[in-house]
Amino acid sequence: MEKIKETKAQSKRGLWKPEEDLILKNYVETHGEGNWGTVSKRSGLMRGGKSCRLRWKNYLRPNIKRGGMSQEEEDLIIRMHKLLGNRWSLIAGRLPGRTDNEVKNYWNTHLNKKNLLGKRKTIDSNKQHIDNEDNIEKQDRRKPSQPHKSQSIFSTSPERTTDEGLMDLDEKKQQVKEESSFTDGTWMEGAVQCFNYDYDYDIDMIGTPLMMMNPDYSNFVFDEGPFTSYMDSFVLFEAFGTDSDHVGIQSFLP
DNA sequence: AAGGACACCAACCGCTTTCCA
DNA sequence: ATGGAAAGCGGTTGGTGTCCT
Repeated sequence: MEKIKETKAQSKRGLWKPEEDLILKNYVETHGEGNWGTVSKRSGLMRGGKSCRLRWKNYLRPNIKRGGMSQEEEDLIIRMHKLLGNRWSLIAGRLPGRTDNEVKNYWNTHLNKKNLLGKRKTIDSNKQHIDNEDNIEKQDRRKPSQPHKSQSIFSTSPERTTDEGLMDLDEKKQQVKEESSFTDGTWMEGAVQCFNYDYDYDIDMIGTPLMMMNPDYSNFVFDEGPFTSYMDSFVLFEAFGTDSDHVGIQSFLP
């Protein structure tokens, strides 16, 4: 414990200076990545290993892309997030040159507010909804040249009725399809393309079960699904069962 | 011009997972 | 099988710049 305190106290914190970047870059290029704990000692940087690792990973690594996200990247993030939730490293893995930290920040600052704005109102979230709207308005005043490019993705969800349980399956499928459509009218296409996977999906195979796993949330996530850990190497997943109350997902590994 | 409010984003924190002796 | 170190990850914080009043 004392050792930890000592190390923390000795570690320099805050923004990295260009000369520190240079030292770290030279060190890693000479000695390779890894053993970050020893990097600070050997390189002379008074930084913690974690800090060095993060700095390298997020900024100094070759092929890191800096600057604003393109429209394509933004769309991909939205689609991937719809599919994976806050799995930033997985999402970033599909955006060459982008880091999980960057994707996360971009989501939280640019995309999440649009998402919240589009969420349907509930009794408790009413105030939040209004607050978000207010924030967007303020942002618009500040940056009138930046339109909300993807806002329509999240603003099309209809109010969900309380007698939803009585809806027949076809009706439910249609609603699911409408709620999860992207701006271009495709459904899950982006997610499928993300995995370089050309598959003739249909709503029965993928959409309905997924949405039913979390029927109250149009921006669905994979909650604790055992298959999610295979997403990155994912080749095929398939729903089995047609009973709306007992559907599941089965994953197939390569 | 000055100060407050806000957005952005780099960096940090703490927990979890993986690796290895 | 186990424990410690390293790495990975997502959430959060805090500094800085910009805009508004």
